Amino acid sequence: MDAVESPRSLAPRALYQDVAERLRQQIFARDLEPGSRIDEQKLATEFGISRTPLREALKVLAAEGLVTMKVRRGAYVTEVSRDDVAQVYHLLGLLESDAAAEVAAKASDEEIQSLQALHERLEKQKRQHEAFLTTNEEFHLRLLQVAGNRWRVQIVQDLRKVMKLNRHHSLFRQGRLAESLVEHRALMQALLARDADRARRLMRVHFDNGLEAAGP
Amino acid sequence: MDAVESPRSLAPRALYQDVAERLRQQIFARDLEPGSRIDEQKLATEFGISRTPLREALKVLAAEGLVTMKVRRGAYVTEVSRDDVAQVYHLLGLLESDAAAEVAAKASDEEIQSLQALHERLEKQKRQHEAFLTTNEEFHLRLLQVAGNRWRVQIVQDLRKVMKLNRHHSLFRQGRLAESLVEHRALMQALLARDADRARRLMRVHFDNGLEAAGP
DNA sequence: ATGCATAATTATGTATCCAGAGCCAAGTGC
DNA sequence: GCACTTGGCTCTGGATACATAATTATGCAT
Repeated sequence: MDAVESPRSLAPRALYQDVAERLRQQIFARDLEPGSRIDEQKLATEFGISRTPLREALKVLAAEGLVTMKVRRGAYVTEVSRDDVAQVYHLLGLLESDAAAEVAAKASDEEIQSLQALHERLEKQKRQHEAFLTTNEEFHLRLLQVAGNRWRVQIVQDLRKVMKLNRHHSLFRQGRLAESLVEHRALMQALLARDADRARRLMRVHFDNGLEAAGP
Repeated sequence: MDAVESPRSLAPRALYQDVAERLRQQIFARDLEPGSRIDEQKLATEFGISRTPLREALKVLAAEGLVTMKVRRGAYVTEVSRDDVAQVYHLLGLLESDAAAEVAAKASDEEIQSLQALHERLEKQKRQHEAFLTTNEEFHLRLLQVAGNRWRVQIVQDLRKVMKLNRHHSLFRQGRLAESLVEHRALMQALLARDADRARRLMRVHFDNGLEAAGP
């Protein structure tokens, strides 16, 4: 029987959520280019679903900032300007540096250790670009979770999605990866030393440098 | 039976957006209580619309954090704990204090003046609770807009919506309104003096005090 | 030839319809 | 008498059909 159809009966998530995730991937992969119009009918057919769940997914993505809805003119993949990148980077730096300070001040030794473990994995992956990016993201996410403010976690994840819209990923620049690793190392030292202010400053610097690397 | 129907043809916004706004109001007014289930059929009938736009509106509210969707079990008005309030307040303080610093450093004289104008209106409304709240919100919003980071504006507005879910609105506490006004006054001084660091600190204090007033 | 107006086409926005999952109650069996 | 199972009802989730608005193209007039 149809091997393609996933059994909705066992699906832990609603269809519109799957569709939203699928759209995110397509957007990040530049399969759907920023600024381009999203043809509901066409996509629905392509996905083999009706327009209803697709539209609901688009509303979710719109709330995340990945797509922009224009009244009676449909959905468009959000275009992020150089300026937007700077603004989002600024917020990420602000939120994550605050989180770093919180972690240094309040996290348990075990939690710091789990971060240390991730950092060590990062050190070993300095030659594997793709793996490095993944672990790097995991590290930042873990730090946020340890900091323990679910609203902040949500916000940062949404902002990171927006960042992915931009092709100028800071870690793509030659040499930035190594620099980033050095900064992470210093940050880990501050966390282990429970120095909240230093951790905050280092994380801020980390992001400022990241922005500079992404910029002109 | 069409006397009630508003002409969608002239509507600048889609129906689901109107519905979302209406739901927000009902939620903020505690017409829909936190934790309670949202009966789609019932509400759709009550609003005189079909379930489709209502469901799209619910997806938007879910993304904003006002409602929580449970698979195959419907939508529930989000319950915010005392802890959530503290976390959200922390973020608001972080984001707005940064915005205040930015304004002090970079805003034009005209923009600072427009803030000053709002502040003066606030001074005159110290006896009118409702009006004070409105202008207060307007002031904070204007400050964010002047700071000029559309992502931050969006985030803060969403967080403020979540705050409204909680009945313990800080400005409700006796005397807090007057305190708040004093803090605003000091903040305006810092902005006029272009003292970014002082503006940042004062805004932070403003929010810390607000949280304390809302707290136990 | 160019500009404006009108009509047609296309896609969005909305409503109704159908299927399936979860919950509650009642009945039967142990 | 209590517990477990089964059947029915209600509500969510998805599909389809219909109305409406916007855009584009064509024709006519200046």
